[in-house]
Amino acid sequence: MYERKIPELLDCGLAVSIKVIGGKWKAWIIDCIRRGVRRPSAIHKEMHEVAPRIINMHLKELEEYGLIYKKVYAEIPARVEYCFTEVGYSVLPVVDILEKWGNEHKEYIYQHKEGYQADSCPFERKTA
Amino acid sequence: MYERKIPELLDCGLAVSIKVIGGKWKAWIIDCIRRGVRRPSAIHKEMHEVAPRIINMHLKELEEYGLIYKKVYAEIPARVEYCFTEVGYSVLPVVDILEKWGNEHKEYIYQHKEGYQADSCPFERKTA
DNA sequence: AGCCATAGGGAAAAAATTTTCCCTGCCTGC
DNA sequence: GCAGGCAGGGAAAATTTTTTCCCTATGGCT
Repeated sequence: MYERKIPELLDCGLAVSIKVIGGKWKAWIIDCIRRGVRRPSAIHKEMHEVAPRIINMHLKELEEYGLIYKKVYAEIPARVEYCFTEVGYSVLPVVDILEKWGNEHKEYIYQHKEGYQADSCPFERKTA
Repeated sequence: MYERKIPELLDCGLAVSIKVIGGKWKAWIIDCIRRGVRRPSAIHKEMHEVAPRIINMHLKELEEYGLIYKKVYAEIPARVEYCFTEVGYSVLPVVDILEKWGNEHKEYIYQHKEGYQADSCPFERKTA
């Protein structure tokens, strides 16, 4: 296990939210589960560009935070499903809003970054 | 300059949003500017636990994305202020929502992570 | 000449995250 | 036997992000 060297400040709401859904793939995993893709192997197939190991790690993290919980069916072969807790459901609108804002502004951000030079500015410039 | 080895997928709204406000301190910087703390040195003082270098880098990134822009006053000593663009203003409600969600659930997440064991679960357990 | 403030960046170290590789175990089917 | 699917993790490498250290330049003050 990896041990942090610098303590996190989790008393701030912003930090908590970023921590929970800020991982590279966590929001996608949340989206998978929401769409009914609940089994690890199924999620792995959906996100074929991501290594299963990482998805497992993110799933575990989300489980630790209490956003999802694990149902282990006593079937053969082993069958596992991840479902949202109450708090897990409460994060869905937040994910939606992020998704929405990103989609509405991605072209702007793209183009701005393309055309960006240290001395160009969309508004006033070097006020005299 | 650092060059990425793995290209980013910025066609997804979620990725864009996380990229823009997901940095370790970017949301705080945005909050500073919103509260009227617009000069680099002033932001540095507000965020005294963060190295100025990082704040400068984040500011530059936010400027590249077109969320903020730089006003350079021809004064002595040099005077710089960062202000929101239209798109910058549009991200404020998103930040608010993250902050709000985090504050509402941080205790839960805290406690859950504390008491977490691989085989405890707040709901059903190991469905037969 | 010092030292203060302003704004800013290069280089490298440190830390954190992500990724790859390979292993455990169970069972099914061939 | 061997191969496949299932769920999962340890160790180390690779990548990315964050941090520290030190530098640029301007001008004011003593």
